[in-house]
Amino acid sequence: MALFLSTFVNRIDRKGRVSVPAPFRTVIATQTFLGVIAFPSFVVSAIEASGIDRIERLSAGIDQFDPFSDEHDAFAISILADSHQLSFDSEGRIMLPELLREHAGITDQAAFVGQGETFQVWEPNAFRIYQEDARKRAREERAMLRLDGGAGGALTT
Amino acid sequence: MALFLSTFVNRIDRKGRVSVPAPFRTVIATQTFLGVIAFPSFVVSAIEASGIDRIERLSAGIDQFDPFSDEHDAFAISILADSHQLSFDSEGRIMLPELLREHAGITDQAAFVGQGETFQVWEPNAFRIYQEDARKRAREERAMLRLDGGAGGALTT
DNA sequence: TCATTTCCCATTGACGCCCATAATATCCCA
DNA sequence: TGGGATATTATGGGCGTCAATGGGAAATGA
Repeated sequence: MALFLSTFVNRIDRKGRVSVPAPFRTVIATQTFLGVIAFPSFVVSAIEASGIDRIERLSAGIDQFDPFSDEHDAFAISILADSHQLSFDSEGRIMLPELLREHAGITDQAAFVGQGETFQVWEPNAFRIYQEDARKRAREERAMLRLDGGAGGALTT
Repeated sequence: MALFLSTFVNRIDRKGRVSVPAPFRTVIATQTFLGVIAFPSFVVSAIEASGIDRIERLSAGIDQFDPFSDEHDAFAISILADSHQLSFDSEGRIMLPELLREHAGITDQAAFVGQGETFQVWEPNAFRIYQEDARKRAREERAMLRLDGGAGGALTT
């Protein structure tokens, strides 16, 4: 399966539209819904995004909990209920809903950050700062990093 | 299968009608009954809802429960007995029966909350409060969530 | 008869679809 | 290999359609 890689910064026009980077669209092009599923990250000030396939698998994972259990409820409410289905227009753009832009502090530019099976959308400056910090942590902890598949640490250069 | 995703808040007019969000109607459009099946949640102050298909599966006993368990019996009886069949009018609206509105504390607005295979209908403020709590629980329990295929953690960062 | 529901039509504001343009990347062929 | 032709991408704007909402009239029924 193709991966979301690299980072692209695009502008948001006055109608609130923003182009999804063409390489990302290519990854999604094979899926059943031509657009992006997005929800606010519950850890950082960014938007989590992916194609519909990933969410369908996620939903199947949630459904493995008892339908009236605590876990089912917590995940369904905080992921599925917060997800937005953003379809591409004919030029490959999406509209970021107010709520998501607010959560990420996005105003007139958006950074699309590839994360392999998913990607994130950041306010560009916030992402630079976050990335600096991530690099620093990676340097400090590089002794712990292994490449034999066990660690799965992100190799953010 | 298409999923119920996202949250939409719609107004209830003085006749008691409320529009079911268009994306939700699209999910239901393929089913045999053009409308919504709704029953009071016995866990939270909200209305549980879905298309008829889900209820048919529930009633056939091929859902999440062991068909011969007490739970199945109890759930099936209380769900089926309390279910309302709410059909769309020509504009895609439904009428929420007094009993259901009362159970959820709904007066003039209703929040339609996607949960994947099903959705809930909440009084908007009650939902906001509940959602805060659900997010907290999701953060704490996110390690438990797995994708269907058994792949690693679903939630990046 | 009165109350409630169903059908139909009107309004408005948001969104999707279409076209245009500029900048960049890619291709083709002499 | 160079340079012009072509395709693709990101971006902007106009406009028609659809969704959400409201209200009136006909149908239903207690």
